[in-house]
Amino acid sequence: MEQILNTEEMLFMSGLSENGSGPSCEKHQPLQESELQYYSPTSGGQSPSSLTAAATSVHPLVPLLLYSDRHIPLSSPYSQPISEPVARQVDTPSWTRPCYPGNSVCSRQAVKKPLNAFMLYMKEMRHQVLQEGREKESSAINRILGRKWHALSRSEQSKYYDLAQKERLLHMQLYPGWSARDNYGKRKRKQNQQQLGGSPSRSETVQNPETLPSTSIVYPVVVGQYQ
DNA sequence: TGGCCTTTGAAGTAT
DNA sequence: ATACTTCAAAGGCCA
Repeated sequence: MEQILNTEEMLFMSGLSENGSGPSCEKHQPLQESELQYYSPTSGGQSPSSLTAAATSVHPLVPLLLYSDRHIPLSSPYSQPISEPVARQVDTPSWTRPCYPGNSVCSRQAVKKPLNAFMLYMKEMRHQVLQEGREKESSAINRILGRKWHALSRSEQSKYYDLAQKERLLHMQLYPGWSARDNYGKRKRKQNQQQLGGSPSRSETVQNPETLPSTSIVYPVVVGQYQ
């Protein structure tokens, strides 16, 4: 199965219209618990009969990224009724421009990496592990989720691979030109420092974006490559 | 308060 | 082409 997402579809997913008027106003409120359940990947994309994607005019994948707190702070136009100036800001093609009302600086580092398939799986299943288990520490929970991930069937995993693929496409649409390299150097690798005797790690030698040639990122556009 | 731990996958970088 | 490194999330823990 191959599915190419065109610009129109991605704009629909993001809630952005072709004329850049931004997401429809009624979709700016934070999702309720029931709505989050509706968007659950493990539900197989099936929606309650009273709440369909068509009825809400929102693509089931939109909350994964657009309504994610990673991308949409409370102060963002996505979480508030949209206004004309805000709509114009949303319309700006570059994520390097001011994004949110009251946020004078919309730095590149505010944009985080899109979640991969396993991260999406963890985000959804974490609370379940918390409820059923004795573990509280994230590291222990993540070990459990890693085992659960491997126990999933190929078709079950493919749902998350597809979601991750669409997250990347939507991310690319929202932040054209963004690179994961922009967030490099935010953490330090103690292990590397120990191994290299205190010398900077390989990545640390290239942390300054100003000294690097700009590279264009190429996002895969074929959905279902893992199936 | 900030970094570590722990997982997988994507992407960037080095060789 | 291959191997290595970093970062995404999460929250308890520790220096």
